[in-house]
Amino acid sequence: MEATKSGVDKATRQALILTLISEKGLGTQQGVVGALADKGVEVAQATVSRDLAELGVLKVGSKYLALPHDPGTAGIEVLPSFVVGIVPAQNQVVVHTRDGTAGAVSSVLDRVRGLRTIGTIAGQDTVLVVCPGPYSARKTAGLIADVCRAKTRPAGNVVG
Amino acid sequence: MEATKSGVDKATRQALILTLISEKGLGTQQGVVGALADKGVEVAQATVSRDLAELGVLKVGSKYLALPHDPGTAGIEVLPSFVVGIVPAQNQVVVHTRDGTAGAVSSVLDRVRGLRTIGTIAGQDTVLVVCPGPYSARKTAGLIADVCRAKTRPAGNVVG
DNA sequence: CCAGTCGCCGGATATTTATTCAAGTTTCTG
DNA sequence: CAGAAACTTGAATAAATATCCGGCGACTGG
Repeated sequence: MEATKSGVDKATRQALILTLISEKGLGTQQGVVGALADKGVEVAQATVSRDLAELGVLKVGSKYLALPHDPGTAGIEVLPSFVVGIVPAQNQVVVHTRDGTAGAVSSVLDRVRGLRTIGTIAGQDTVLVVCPGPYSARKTAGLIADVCRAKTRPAGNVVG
Repeated sequence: MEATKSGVDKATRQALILTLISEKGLGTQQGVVGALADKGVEVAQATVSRDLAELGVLKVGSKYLALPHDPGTAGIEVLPSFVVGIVPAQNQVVVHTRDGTAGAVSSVLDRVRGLRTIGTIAGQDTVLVVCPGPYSARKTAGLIADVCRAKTRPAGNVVG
């Protein structure tokens, strides 16, 4: 069950897509097709459409955001609705949220893979995110900020 | 500042759009254009695109959902990520949520207009929604279920 | 009254994404 | 092994939505 035509199987391709999306700032399925081609993986836009839907990748403004989360749970796409402010400090990130939603926000952050966090603590309207170091703290803050900057939309429309 | 061409000003039209979306099960901008036309309001799809974006109407699966919420706060679009189960009983609706997210869910339900609710009480993973009567309870449960049935997406792309 | 601005709109078009259809493969079953 | 059933994919196409551009009426300061 591999090497259909372009040499990689579906799982590998989808993993590669996630990587490419994070590295380059891809924002369209055509762009993904191109980036894949550069890596020697040739697929059609239709396939990318299906892949993104299966991966649950979202679009923030006009960029894809590859931060997969545990399936069946909430992902970062809910953050814009709850997060009010984000302040990185040392190796921490202080996230201010709407009242009562801090618990939910921290629970979401815990489940999003790709974030370099050690742990989170939730109060009533504040979440403290502890990261390994200043760099990862800033990076994390930046990502959350990106997500909150614009409305997000699911890529794909997997209903079943 | 009114009656540009079709006889109604922008605000009136947008309000009408909200009504039409709830009444009929509109799912495309063309459909909205048509429904408006039936009411004697003639506008272009481009205008509807802008209106929906400004109104913050969402799309659930292939239907628009007109449940406006207080601007600047979370709307029902976050519910699919948090809600696990919905059970109407008498004049109440018991909503089971992921652990720690009940507070957020109840806070969202409180702010969504168009829901006939008297109040909500949140535990750790359960929200009790109290409605005026059995009918409104079932209706509310149905709406929440609809929202959770499929992934939602923002209509429009208001970034600024 | 006139010129400049501003918000709103329609028509046309571009952009982006989803889906349909028909293969090519693999897997399972009897 | 033959045949059926299930996946996966690409090409083409449809569908849906966003945007560009030009115009128009209202309003404002001079």
